[in-house]
Amino acid sequence: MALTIGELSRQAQVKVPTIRYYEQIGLLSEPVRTEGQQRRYGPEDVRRLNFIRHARELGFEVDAIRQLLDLASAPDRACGEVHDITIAHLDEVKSKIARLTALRDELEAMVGCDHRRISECRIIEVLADHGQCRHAEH
Amino acid sequence: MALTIGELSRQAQVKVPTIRYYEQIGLLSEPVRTEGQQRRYGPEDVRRLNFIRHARELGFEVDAIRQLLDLASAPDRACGEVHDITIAHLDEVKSKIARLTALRDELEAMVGCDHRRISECRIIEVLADHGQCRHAEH
DNA sequence: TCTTGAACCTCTAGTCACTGGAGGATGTAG
DNA sequence: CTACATCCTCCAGTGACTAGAGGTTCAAGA
Repeated sequence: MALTIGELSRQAQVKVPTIRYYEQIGLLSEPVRTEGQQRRYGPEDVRRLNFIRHARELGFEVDAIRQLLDLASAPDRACGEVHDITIAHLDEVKSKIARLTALRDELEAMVGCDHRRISECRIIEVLADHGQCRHAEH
Repeated sequence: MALTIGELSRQAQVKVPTIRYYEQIGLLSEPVRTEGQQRRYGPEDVRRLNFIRHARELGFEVDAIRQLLDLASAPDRACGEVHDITIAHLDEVKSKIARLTALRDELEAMVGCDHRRISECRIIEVLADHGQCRHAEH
């Protein structure tokens, strides 16, 4: 039941070059090869790649995923470390949301422009003059 | 009143290498040089760099900033194009907020884990099994 | 005038997570 | 055997910076 890289790609919904990249950076181990040097993967590779893809979709960085994979292969360890990695990531996501929300508010305040000439354009005025922003700090 | 690159950097709150980078990609024009080939900047350069920094802080991409700068230097043109660029950017920001908010919700649902062993860890379980996510699509 | 240290210069490559293309080999179906 | 899809490695690009090497300039102080 050995899979080609294309088959693994389709099963795990991860592109072929990305799979090669993950192997290069050590997230995936080097698979067995055919005589013609083609990669062949097994069910554990599918599972691991699914884990990686899922964690990437949740925005975890590659290094964090590396740690999570290590932890996942040590079932007797306390999961406090997993929790810490996830909480740190959650905090980062919340921080990004707050920043983007403030940014959205700024942009919305700017677009009240009613299509006059640029010499009278509020958007350009605001960009040219930081003092017109409602927030002192971006 | 010619400024060194360090002075410009401090006035506009943009790092020296970043100023050089902006010159390289054409956002800033090449300034006059001293006999010793050091850059010297004037008030218009300060204004332009402030505009750039402000737009970057608002998340506009470099190419969009290039367009905004072009438009800003044509005061008689209609500001519809400025509006379009800003609205497109605003939509992108809203989209990112929505994505991050969904992601935050997923992560929050995952961290109910109460520090047992990894073999029973909900975070690891969810990462290993996509079906446990509350959303079918990330 | 000389010395010293800060700031300047160009060049090159790295960051992060991929992505794309060139040039060639393999595998399978017809 | 042929044709085509898929495989391979290698190299470089993406976007917006960032860092460091090795050398030059400038200005203040002695």
